Amino acid sequence: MANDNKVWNQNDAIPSLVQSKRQIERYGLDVDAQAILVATRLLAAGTRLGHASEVHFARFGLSTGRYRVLVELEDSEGEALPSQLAENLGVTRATMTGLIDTLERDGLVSRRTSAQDGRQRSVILTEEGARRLQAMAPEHFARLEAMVGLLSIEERGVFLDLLGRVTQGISALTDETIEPNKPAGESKKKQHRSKG
Amino acid sequence: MANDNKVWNQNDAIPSLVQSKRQIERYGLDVDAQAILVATRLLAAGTRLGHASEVHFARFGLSTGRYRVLVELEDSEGEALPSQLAENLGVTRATMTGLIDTLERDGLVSRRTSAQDGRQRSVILTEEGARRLQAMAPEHFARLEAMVGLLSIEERGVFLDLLGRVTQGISALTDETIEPNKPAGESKKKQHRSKG
DNA sequence: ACAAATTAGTTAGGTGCCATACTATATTCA
DNA sequence: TGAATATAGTATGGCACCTAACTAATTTGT
Repeated sequence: MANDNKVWNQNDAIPSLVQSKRQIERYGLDVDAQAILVATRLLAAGTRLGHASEVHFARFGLSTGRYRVLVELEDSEGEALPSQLAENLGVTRATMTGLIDTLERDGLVSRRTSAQDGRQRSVILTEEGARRLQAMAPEHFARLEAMVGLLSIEERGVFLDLLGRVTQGISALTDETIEPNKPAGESKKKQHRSKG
Repeated sequence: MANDNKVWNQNDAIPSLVQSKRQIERYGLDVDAQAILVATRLLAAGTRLGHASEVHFARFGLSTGRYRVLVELEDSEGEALPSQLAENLGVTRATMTGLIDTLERDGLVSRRTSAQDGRQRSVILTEEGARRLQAMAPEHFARLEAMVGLLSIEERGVFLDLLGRVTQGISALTDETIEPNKPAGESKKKQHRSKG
């Protein structure tokens, strides 16, 4: 039995400043190595976050997406349209169909054809779905709290601010063209809190 | 032609403090809403980061993983073993096989059977693979730099520090049991969460 | 009224990554 | 020496999410 199951050895895959500098020098580019380091670490963290999230929700028989559907339903008095859910969760309607399929198979939601509009099939949170949410809540939130437990209260506030701006910056990766994203001028950071 | 393809509307799917509080109150839990907000925003950011990264590398005919393989090869003088690559990138050997398959199909790497050990098939960065890396470097690094462009130099340092600790905290999601991660320095945090 | 356009949801097919189980080649040691 | 074991790499099948194309129902325009 070669038990070589690797359970995410978090020591590897953390990019170093040396690596960033080496890459930049190799091609003689004019970019800031520190900025590249931050960006690269961020991407690595994103990968790990996504993976960890799936592992976490799998404990409760869910995936990240399916959990979010259940929560969204709970916040909508137990009923919502697939298109609403897709919109609120930021996934496509096709993806939402798949999420609902699995949730329905597991008995956590059910579908009902609308009387008003024959195209609509609203999604309903079942008793068991609500129970599942309730059952997982203590552990779920305790783990979330533990995740940021290495930050003090004040640091959490700072991190929220910085993360917010970095999150805005993600679009620099997906935009058609590169727009230089200046650091809020010479003054201080502010505004940009679009919604809450 | 209902062109309702959504190209990641970054306004949605950002969790609010109100949502966090509501969820916590619903189940009468004893957790800090601010901490939950940070954790939730972080997970959302992770999802977006992963997605954006794939979009970004797709521009160059690569994926996140395949790009990392090429870079790792470049850092290893153009040759490495699949198991080494898997180890360094933090993916399974099975995943590495798939990554190499695609890279080989695209002519960016080639495989060569080892003379020493018949089980080994080392991976070699081809000329075209090196050219691809060189060609994409300017835009790639410019976009990475732009991603963190909303942060000042000092803020980047702070963010690196906080991100490092939060990244450590990710294991709180994947660990078997919950261990209450306290900020360095504080010896007691009066945390009465005896989940079993 | 009725064809054209829009909308809701689904199906089909693709990518990225993973875990499990397998093949083939060393290595160990009784 | 030869059976048991470990190791390198791969095949298989799964999940999450995507885009594009499709079906069915509703609205719109003349």
